[in-house]
Amino acid sequence: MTLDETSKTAGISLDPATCPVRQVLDGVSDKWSILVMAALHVTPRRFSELRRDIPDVSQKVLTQTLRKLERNGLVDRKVTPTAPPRVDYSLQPLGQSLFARFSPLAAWAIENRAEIDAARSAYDARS
Amino acid sequence: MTLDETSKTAGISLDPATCPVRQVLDGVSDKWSILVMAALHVTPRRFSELRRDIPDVSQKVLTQTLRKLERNGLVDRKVTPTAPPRVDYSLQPLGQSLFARFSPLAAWAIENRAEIDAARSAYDARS
DNA sequence: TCCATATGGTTTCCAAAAGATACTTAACAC
DNA sequence: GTGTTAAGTATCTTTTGGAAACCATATGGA
Repeated sequence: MTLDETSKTAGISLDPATCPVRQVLDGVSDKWSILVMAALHVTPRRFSELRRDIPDVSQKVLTQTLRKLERNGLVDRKVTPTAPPRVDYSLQPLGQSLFARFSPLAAWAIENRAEIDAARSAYDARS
Repeated sequence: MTLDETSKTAGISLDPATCPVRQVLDGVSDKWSILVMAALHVTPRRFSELRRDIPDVSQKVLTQTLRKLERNGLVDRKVTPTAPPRVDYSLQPLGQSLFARFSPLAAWAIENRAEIDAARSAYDARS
């Protein structure tokens, strides 16, 4: 960011590094984070249970997703060093409260799905 | 998705294609969409005004971002075929209503920034 | 005993997508 | 010619995700 941190015409912060919405979304806007949170929101789960619930995610990416959620304090990871190892994941209070903020978004999506589809069809027809 | 569309253990839809939150986020979770909507939320703007307001975005990517927002019915693009050409962008009602849904998210981010930072520091210290 | 299977990963390789950078276009005003 | 406006194009790099192999441990079955 080479220019001012605030817009001269409107006074809003337009630096991605200080945009609070972006900071939240960067933590969860990958392909699987929200689905993982949705699964854990219902009940805590083991790693292999998550894999069965979300069959399209690869082992590696599920691990990465969980690590990221854990690092941001949204998910708790508890290792029971038995053999074979047992790892339980659960939503932290912070994760619960964030996940709750997505309900209005989901409601909006369901309400406005038709309108979005119509806009897309109209746009595609124009070009 | 090769297995069931619904989780057997919890009954939640875990197909990315049918997750309403994902459908919304896929439309706006790129690097610039939200900032563009924030700028247009304040007041309609011309292309070059947006470029000045968000100096880090390249011409090409700003064009792509605006096209995507327009296609989804969130942003209106009005061309005045003068010379040099004039193009005005504004938030459609659909875009206004979606943008409003991000306010709770922004509030959450500001409220919990400290806790997230603490979680990250703790995680990084452990490893 | 040998083999398969489950667990929770890690590692390597690869493809697709996103974004950055630079160059080009085309109209007009000066 | 130079500058301004709103793009389009071409190429490169970075990021992201997926596929498959590997590992260590332990259990269950033939």
